[in-house]
Order: sequence, then structure tokens, then C-alpha cells
Amino acid sequence: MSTEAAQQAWRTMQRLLSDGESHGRMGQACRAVGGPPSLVKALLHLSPDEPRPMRHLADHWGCDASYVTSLADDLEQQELACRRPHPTDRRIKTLVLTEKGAAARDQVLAILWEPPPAFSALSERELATLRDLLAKVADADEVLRASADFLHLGR
Amino acid sequence: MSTEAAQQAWRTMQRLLSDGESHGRMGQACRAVGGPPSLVKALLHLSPDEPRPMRHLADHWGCDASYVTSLADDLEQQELACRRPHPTDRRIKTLVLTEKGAAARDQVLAILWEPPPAFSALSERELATLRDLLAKVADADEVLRASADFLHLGR
DNA sequence: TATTGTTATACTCTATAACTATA
DNA sequence: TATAGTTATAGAGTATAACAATA
Repeated sequence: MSTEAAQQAWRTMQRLLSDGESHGRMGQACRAVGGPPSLVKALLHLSPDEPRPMRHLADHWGCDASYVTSLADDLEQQELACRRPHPTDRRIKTLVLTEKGAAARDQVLAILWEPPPAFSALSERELATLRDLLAKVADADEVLRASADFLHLGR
Repeated sequence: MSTEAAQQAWRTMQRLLSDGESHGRMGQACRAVGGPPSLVKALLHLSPDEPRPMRHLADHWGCDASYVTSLADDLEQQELACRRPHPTDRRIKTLVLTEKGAAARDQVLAILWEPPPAFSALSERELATLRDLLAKVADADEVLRASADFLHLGR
């Protein structure tokens, strides 16, 4: 995939995220919840409703399982999340956000998901177009990754 | 800035970058150049032609000056960049990429700037539209930040 | 036998404080 | 006096290896 337009679009997206106004957002989020970036990232992948097996988190972040253990310790100590046993497989422990954790996560999302002021350079019509085009790409991405996962299931 | 469309567009952009196919790209880039993420990020903000004062890098990354020193040591030791004195202010040391460093940087960019396959879900026409809309936002972002900097010049 | 999570340990990354040189 | 960079040191972040429990 590398038409000229796609490359420039992709590159501009990355520039907006890494150099743009949103640059310091992760830092803001950290100060808001009073924890390091690792803790903020953890909040983003947890939920009060869907228990998340610790192993899944290690896989997603490409980190060691022992590190997820220490993250989970931190989260529990600050009462942001708690370990819960898996209903059928007793080896597995899952993490779920507490009420306090869900509130912290909402704070973080409010900071990270607020569009940079520069978006007001587009008309409402253009914004809708942009949203739809991006959604199309993101949906395709999800489909492609799902089928890739499927192909490697036996691994 | 928070119309519904802007929020969703922004959120989708972030999802693509953080959860999408491009998820492991930084890791790939690290393996390609044989260094940690910090070194790869350093390469991205250096150039063979424009000498970059070390202080600027610390400011941009929001890190301590001493850490830039150790980064510069690593870069020089691997012959990816070298320190050069500032032409007029002898306190300042700048960093410039060596030939080897420029090659490494190109490798990194080839990996990071390659659009995810999902972009092929859009027609050439749609890609051009997407590119233009994003460029408009990115340009506005740059203008806004430039004037913000201007207002705080006296700080 | 393979997988999940924990513990103890070691290594890497990054910041703090004290210092030198220049402006 | 204030700023740029360095050094030595300490602390946070993350991985490795050996282990217990469950599948």
C-alpha cells in the first residue's frame, strides 16, 4: 500500500500525533491521575465490565508477564483495578476497573480524546467527510488484522 | 473544539495509531537499527544538514538535559551522529547526523511512514481527499502553535 | 507437558544535584 | 547572574530466570 496520497495522509496523521498540539497530552493525563505513563496506558485497556486476562495485556503490549504482575499490583494498591479469577480456567487472573478506576479512565479519555483546536480549520461538512474516511480505514484495518490472527491461530 | 464529527475523527486517528496494524512498528524500527526506542526517536529529530542544539531536543521531549547528553554519547559511540560547536554561542553544542546516521534514519522512516494496508480500502480519489483534509488540519495546528509560542516568547 | 501468574533479581532508562564553561 | 552541557548518583521502569498452580 503506497500511493503518493496514502503516504502523505499517513505521514501527516503521525505528525499531528507526535509533533502537534496533542504532544504533551500523555503528560497531562499522567498528572491528572497521579501515575506514570504505564499506568495510564493500563487504564486505557481495562474496563469495569469486561474482565481482561493478564496474559492478553502482556501480549498486546509486547511486554513480559512479570511486568503485568507489577502493574496489577500498582493498580490494586491504588484501588484502580482488582484481580478476579477466571470463571472456567483457574490459572487465569483477570483485571477489572473499580469505580475509582473507571473515573480515572474517564478523566484520561477526556484529555486524550479532545480534538486539537486545529480541527476548527475544517467546516462541519469537511469534518464529517474526514470522520467517514478515517472510519473506513479503521474498519478495514480491524478486518485485516482479524483475518491475520485467524491465519496464525494454530501457532 | 468538540463537534461530534471532530471527536470521532480524532479518536479514530488515535485508535489507528495505537491499536492498529502499525502497532508494532516502533519495535520493528528498533530491531532494524539495533537500538532502544529512545535512539530511534532521536534519529527522527535529527538531520545531516540542520544542526540541532541539544537543549532544543530536551525541550521538545520534555526530558532532562543530562539525558540528552547520554543519548548524544550513544549516538556518537555508534557513529550515528556527532557533536558540533555552535558557530556563535560557544556554550551550545549541536548534533548532526553522520552518513551512517542518515541511512539509519531513512530505514526508520521507511518503516514508520509506510501506510497500513488498510488504506487500500479507499479509492485514489478518497485518499486524495483524506490527504488534503489532514494537511489542512496539520497546517492550522502549526500556525496555532507558532502564535502560541510567540505569545509566550517573553517567558 | 504446556500455560498462567508470581517472586527475586538484574539490567536499562531517565531524573536530580553539583559542577564547569561561556554568555 | 543566567544558560548549555557534563558527571556522578539515585530512582523508576522493564526483563530474565526459577518456581507454584492449574490445564
